[in-house]
Amino acid sequence: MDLREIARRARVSTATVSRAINHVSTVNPQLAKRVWKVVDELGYFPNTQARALVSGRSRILGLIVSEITNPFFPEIVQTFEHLAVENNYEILLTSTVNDPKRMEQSVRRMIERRVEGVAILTFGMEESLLEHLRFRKVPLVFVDVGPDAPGIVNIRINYLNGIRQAVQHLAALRHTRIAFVAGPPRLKSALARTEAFKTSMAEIGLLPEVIVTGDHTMEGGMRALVELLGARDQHTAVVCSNDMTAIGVMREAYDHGITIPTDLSIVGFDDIRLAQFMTPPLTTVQMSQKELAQIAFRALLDEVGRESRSTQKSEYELITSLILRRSTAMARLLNDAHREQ
Amino acid sequence: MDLREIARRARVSTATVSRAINHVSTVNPQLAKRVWKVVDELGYFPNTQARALVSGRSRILGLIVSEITNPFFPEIVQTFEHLAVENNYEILLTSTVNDPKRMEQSVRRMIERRVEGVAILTFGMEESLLEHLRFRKVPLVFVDVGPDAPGIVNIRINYLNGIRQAVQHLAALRHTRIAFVAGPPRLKSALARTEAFKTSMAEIGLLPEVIVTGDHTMEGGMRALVELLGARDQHTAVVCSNDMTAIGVMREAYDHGITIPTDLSIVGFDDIRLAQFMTPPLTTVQMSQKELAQIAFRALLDEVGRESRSTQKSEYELITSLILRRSTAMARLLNDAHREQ
DNA sequence: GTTGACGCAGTAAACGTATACCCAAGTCGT
DNA sequence: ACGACTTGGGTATACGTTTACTGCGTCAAC
Repeated sequence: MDLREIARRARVSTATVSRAINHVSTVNPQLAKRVWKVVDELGYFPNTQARALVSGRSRILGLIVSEITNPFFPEIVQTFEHLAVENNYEILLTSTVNDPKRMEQSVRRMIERRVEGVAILTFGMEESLLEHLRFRKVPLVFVDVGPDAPGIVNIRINYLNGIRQAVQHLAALRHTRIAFVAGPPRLKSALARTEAFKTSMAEIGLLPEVIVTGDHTMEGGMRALVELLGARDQHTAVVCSNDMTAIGVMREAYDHGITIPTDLSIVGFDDIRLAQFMTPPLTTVQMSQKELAQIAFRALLDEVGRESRSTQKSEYELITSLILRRSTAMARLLNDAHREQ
Repeated sequence: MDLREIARRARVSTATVSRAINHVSTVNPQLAKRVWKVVDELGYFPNTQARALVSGRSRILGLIVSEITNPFFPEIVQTFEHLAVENNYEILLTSTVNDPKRMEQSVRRMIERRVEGVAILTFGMEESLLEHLRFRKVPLVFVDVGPDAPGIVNIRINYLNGIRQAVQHLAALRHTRIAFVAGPPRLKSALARTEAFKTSMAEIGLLPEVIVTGDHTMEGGMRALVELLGARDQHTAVVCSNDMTAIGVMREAYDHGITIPTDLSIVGFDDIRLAQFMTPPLTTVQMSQKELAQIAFRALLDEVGRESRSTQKSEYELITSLILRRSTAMARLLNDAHREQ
């Protein structure tokens, strides 16, 4: 059941059918109606691949994330998909799970399907892989961590704002020994958070010496708290590089009979939806996934639409800010007393 | 950069290039090597839409879920994608968010892209929509809730096994007043869970009178506990139709100063990954998402490969079973005493 | 009444690939 | 040595669209 079939039944040429379907104005309304009638009767849907072939536009956008199972991403994927559909695009979703082989596959799949652009929300893609994409002039949108090259738009994230608020919030609660559970160092975005923490601490004259490295997973958060508990200096608060880590910390705290927030204050980062449903609800730095997805999509769409010669570079930034919930409380004086003796 | 370009540079015909690329055996190794050399040099990747057009096979599988942001699904999506890629398929992911308009869009997108088959993990699709797919003889795999029609394979889920274990576990802990937070009644899968609960209770002579209706969300879980607390009969345990609900219940319990599991035992359903990271870790009925995805994918692939005339129907079943963690404890005698006076 | 302009539908050529068919050259049996 | 296979590469068509071009008819202006 193809265009020709419709044409035959409506007693017009395929060109007319095509024009009618695509609402090209030059077609006689009378004829158009006849065409649409047949189309509806037969339940005809145009073949996208044929369209893509002749038009040179696949109407597919690539979306590369590191792991769909990371609760940070589904919200992004969902928003991205909604927007894509609204704009008559399909999305090709790919997850790298930090596996070089899968990263390569990702890129190949994108190219084979001739995506018109790709948004990259994973980190540690090799330059050589991206070269394939750039060589084909596929518009690329990175969030936060892309190389600084022409034809690549980067969405910058202002980590400092939110983390500074978090640190100052804890300081106001009389916390002085504030630990930080960092993310994996190979992630630029994780490093940036760590830096923001150090900066924020320094600003108010606190020493950020208690920094332990996690891996942005819940298990990592659990391990991190164990490590923290083993440290000499007792801390009264810990801020985590992401919410998953914070959840792990809370979970491990539970095992040790440490009550949140009375014994230990915790601040997360990302504000994944789950954060507000933890017990206690997690105070965290919000980095709106929805907003992020919207910005990324808009940037990508702009880039796809942009004529290749105009090389004016667009700037996008996402602000983070603290969301107060109930995983933080006044530092226990008892702890301070303990240290002072 | 297309096949012809390669052919020109390798001084062979396009047919030979095509054959070389597709590893058709009849091509001279010598020539094949020459072709591959050029292919690698130019970084050529075949155009999938052209392939699809001529071969009549899109190499795309549809996957319809209700909401990607529901933590139940990402694991499934991930597994499904892995398997798809391994088998040289792409997946077209669609979420209906229970919106009739989006459901219709879903189906249209699937058809327009000419998917070779679709797995449906959402509920409440209208018959008329599916008719489009069935009309085109697109293989359909439903999990748990599909219509019983030829050409449709259904993956059945054995809810009773896991729920019975849960109820018996609670009974062994001396719970007699066990509440159930049901899912939305329009979901067949939710109804099936409720039925399984009733059956299990009846089997051991308990009355399942305390049934309150949630909606499979965390907010729904919170509301459910409020409702439960308002009920005359004090319950000592609650089993939830899914983990999200259970998380909501735990969250609300926290607000009321109710300690889990000492004051109240909770059992979830699904065993989403998060369950083990709750505080306390959630005892729940496992319905392996990974296994489910594997079964669904295998079923779909079989169906796609099957010659249309062979109509032998395959049966698939997924067993559920209880995972003991720490959200359940011995019923407080105090409660029993209270009721007895 | 002729001409030019314009509105609209039809014809046909692409898009990039796979493959049925054909044909040349080599191999083997007799 | 000659025909019958076999081997393997080339030619050309088809897949389902879009769209440039063509051409027919109508209408207004002179």
